[in-house]
Amino acid sequence: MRSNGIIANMDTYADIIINRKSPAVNRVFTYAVPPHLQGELQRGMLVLVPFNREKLEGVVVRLHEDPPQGFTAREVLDLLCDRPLFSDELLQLASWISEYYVCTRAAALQAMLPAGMTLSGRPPRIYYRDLFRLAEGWQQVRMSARRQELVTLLQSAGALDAQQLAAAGFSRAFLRTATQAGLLTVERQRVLEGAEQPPAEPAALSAEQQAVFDAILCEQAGRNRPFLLHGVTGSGKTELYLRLIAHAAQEGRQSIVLVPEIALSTQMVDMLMRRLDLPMAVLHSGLKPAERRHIWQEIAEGRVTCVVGARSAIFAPLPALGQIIIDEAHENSYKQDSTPRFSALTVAEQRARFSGASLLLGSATPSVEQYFAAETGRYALGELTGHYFPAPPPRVEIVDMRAELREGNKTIFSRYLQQALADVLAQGEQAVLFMNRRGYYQHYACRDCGESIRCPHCAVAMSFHQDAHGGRLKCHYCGRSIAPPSRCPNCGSTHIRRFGVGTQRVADELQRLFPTARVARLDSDVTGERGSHERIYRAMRAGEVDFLVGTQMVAKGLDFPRLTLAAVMAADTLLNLPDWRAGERTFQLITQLSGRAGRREKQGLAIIQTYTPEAGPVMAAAAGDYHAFYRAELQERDLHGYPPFLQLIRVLFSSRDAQALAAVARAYAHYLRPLVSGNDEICGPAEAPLAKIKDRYRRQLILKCRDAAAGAAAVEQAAQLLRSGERLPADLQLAIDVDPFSVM
DNA sequence: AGCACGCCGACT
DNA sequence: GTCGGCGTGCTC
Repeated sequence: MRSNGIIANMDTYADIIINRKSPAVNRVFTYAVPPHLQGELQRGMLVLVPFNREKLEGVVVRLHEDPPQGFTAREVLDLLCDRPLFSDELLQLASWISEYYVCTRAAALQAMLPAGMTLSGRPPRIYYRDLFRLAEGWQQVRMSARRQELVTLLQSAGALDAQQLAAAGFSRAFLRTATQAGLLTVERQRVLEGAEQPPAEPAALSAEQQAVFDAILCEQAGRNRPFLLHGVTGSGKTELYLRLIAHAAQEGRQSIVLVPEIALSTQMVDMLMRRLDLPMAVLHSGLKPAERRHIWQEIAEGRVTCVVGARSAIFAPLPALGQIIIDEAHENSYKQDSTPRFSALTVAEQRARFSGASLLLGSATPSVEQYFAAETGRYALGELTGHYFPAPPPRVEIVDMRAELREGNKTIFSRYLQQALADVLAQGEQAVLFMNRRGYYQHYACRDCGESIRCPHCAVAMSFHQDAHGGRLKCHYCGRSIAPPSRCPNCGSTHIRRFGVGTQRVADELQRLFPTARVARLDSDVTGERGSHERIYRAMRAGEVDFLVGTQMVAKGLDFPRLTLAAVMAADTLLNLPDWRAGERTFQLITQLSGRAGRREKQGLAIIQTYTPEAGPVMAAAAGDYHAFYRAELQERDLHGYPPFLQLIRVLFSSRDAQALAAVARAYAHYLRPLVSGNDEICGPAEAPLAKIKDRYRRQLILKCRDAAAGAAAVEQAAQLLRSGERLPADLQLAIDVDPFSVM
């Protein structure tokens, strides 16, 4: 099948990765290629092989003629595909992922294939969606009554796909003969929906946009470093995305656009399709396996110029990738939270390197690591400051809840917020109220000075844990545990107690305060019910809701035209999460949430309630000052040894047997210590923040290292030593997370 | 990870 | 005597 012009390939051996995710078989196995498969078998193909007493799937990673040493190779049984599923570039990427993220190569390969591609058993059914329209010169074709009907239909409809025509009574066979006769032309459907609008005129770039665009092209032509595009919401980042995709397309190269979640991909694709006349595909989890295989194939054959999707779209098999764009690049959803725990950003950087593509990261609130990379020259940087649309930025007000308390207001609503809510209700507008409702993380804080109890060694808030003796405060990083103090160590006040309010309570009290208001709640409790997410958004858009109370979800999602007020109920609950990224997330959330309020004709209002109004991230967000936030946060990270200064690797152990678990985690730390550099720090092992899930106890260890690649190698080696040197509980699970987004 | 082999105790 | 528990060892 090869057409490389050389003699038919006679490779006799194939190195194969077995599709089984056990560390014990995480290596290549060499098989003989039987004569009937010689010349057929190619690198990147999925095959069936005998393995021990079983038949298993495997991926061919190398073909060669080196006879095996010390064993006799068994023969490949069969092909499970008709062309390679993995290009050399993607195989290379899989190897890199398995090393960097400490997972098996099988797991990495599996993550790259969309669900439904591991064709266990039944062969793939090709799924076509062809668009039919009248061919030029159809008048010359011999007519029949049926054909005349078809012509009439297409004259009014323009173009229809096979499904629509089948519904109108035209069979596939009929369409095929009509096409052969020259009556119809077939076009692979290149867009999903809403393609009807003609491409709009390209908007002129502002001077600032033009300057940044030139800088991007200049970087691409030169060092081609990843480019961080820092631009506030509405500053016209997407306009630059469009140009970059078009620019790559002109050079015959394809693009990938990543969005944080599939819900946002529709918006992105609609916008792109309105403006670009290029074949596009959306990869989302709603696709049926057959559709997915079809799209995958189309992409691999180069028929799609731009792929839009969430995290896993970074693996789209575009043959000549030229541009990768990651929108809202600071979002945590780009990190996969199951094995392999990869970050689509890190993978994108690697893939860009392997394929020669350019990488653009867009964000209004870049992570500290990203901005640091730009500042130190690992990334190139472009900043957009101007609002592209003339909407006034929202007014942000900080409310000091300590003062409220002093003045006798013991409710969770400040008087200022109550007034603002009353105004919203009177004007027939809408408000969202944000409350992060992570119930398990109760912290101890002083109502007078606002300080929360922090671990002296880790600089993170300690968490309250109920136990038989009334409860203790624990640090989830180092394991230190103390009795809750009765006086605030900072100011000596006795108004010190644990905090923890959820969305439910906010909604209840809101209803009590405004009995006539229509209050809705949006959090993972509510959205557990299927479709309720959509229902609430619809109700909100239709104006059937006055106040929407919710968790992170309310900060994203779609725009509500009548939304004029956004409130953060307690910024401290974000700030005091026992996590090194807490400050960054607080800044991002306040910035995002306040950006949601307001419309073209009316300035929005954001109210931030807090017990610590002087906290850096809160003040910086209120002032809309990213750089102030960044400077302060960077200093914190440096002081306590967090990214970008040190990289983190988290090792999580879990088992039903608490005693054995503790021993195993300790033993692991012993194996690890001599393997890491003297400058690296091992924190723990300590109880994981979620110390027990479904009867399984969890302990974790955090390695802070200069170099994640070296750290990952050490962590893996220690795991091997542990497995061979210790008696482990049968149910022990060991999960390694390189560059964890957070350590909660 | 599976799956077999193998060496022990509780039944027909 | 055999059925079946799960420790341990191997897979091109």
